[in-house]
Amino acid sequence: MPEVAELTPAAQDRLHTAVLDWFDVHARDLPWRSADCSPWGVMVSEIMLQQTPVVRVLPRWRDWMQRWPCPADLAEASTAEVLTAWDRLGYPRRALRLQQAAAAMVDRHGGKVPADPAALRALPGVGEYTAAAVASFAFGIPETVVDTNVRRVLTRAVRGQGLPPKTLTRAEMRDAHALMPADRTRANRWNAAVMELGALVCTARSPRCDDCPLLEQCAWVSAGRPEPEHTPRGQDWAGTDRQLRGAVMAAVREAGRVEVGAVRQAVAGTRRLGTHVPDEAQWTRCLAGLLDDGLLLERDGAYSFPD
DNA sequence: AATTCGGGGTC
DNA sequence: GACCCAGAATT
Repeated sequence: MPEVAELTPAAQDRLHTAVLDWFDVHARDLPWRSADCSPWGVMVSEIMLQQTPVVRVLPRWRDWMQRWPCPADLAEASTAEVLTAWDRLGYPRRALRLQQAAAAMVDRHGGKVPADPAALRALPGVGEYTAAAVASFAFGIPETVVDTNVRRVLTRAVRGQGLPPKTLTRAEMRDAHALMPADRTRANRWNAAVMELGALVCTARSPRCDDCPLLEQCAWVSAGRPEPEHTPRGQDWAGTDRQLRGAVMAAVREAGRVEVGAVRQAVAGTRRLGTHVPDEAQWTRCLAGLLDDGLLLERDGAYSFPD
């Protein structure tokens, strides 16, 4: 099983040059990559982009940055405003955590996004990936950035397999770290470039190998593009708690306030459940969960977004 | 290591 | 319809 340790320095440099040169030409012109984008703008983008495609983030990010240009602005907003602005990006707990992170930055970091990866990692909603990404993209600190795109590119190009393991392994992190260019500026650009390659060319389902700068170096291609050993199980959706929770949130977002006794009708009106009819246990479970998560408030016999 | 947590475009 | 997406937190 090929590993990075087996790549000669010359082979690694060839890898770097191919991807970086490709990035020079094909990088998308995204607003959070602009030279005048603030660290806060980068951080907001990284949170919004968690499990969410770029095209859906773009409009929400623009509105968000215009409304709350720095962490202190978001920290002062009401939860209702924040959840409304989050709109349909999904996983709305991210919005709550982003606001909590903003408050923490006001408290502990003078209202600014910290550059220290450990300080970033300590913020709500910021995991290993996001901490590394903000440090690298916003502050030029060459942390090893490993997201789903990087994992896929390295799994194919270096290890010669079709898809990465289900969960991020130490071996993957070790390989990604070993592959970081020594030069600081180059390393930061490498982080963005590999992600971009995974997003635009080395995609999960139909990779466009003909357009890939690594075609002649790719271990997966030279192995005949073998099928992945494990086909990842897709997430169920119809009938899940996630679907019902989302439908409840949509009903409250659209109406502002929903009588407790009218929740079922209001949610049905959003037409987000398809043919699914939740049973009483699921209604109870989901509503209690939303209240417990702080995504919903029950007051005067009605549900609304928290103040 | 496995689950939970949205939502919609795309194949 | 299944699949995938710049993951994090919890168990």
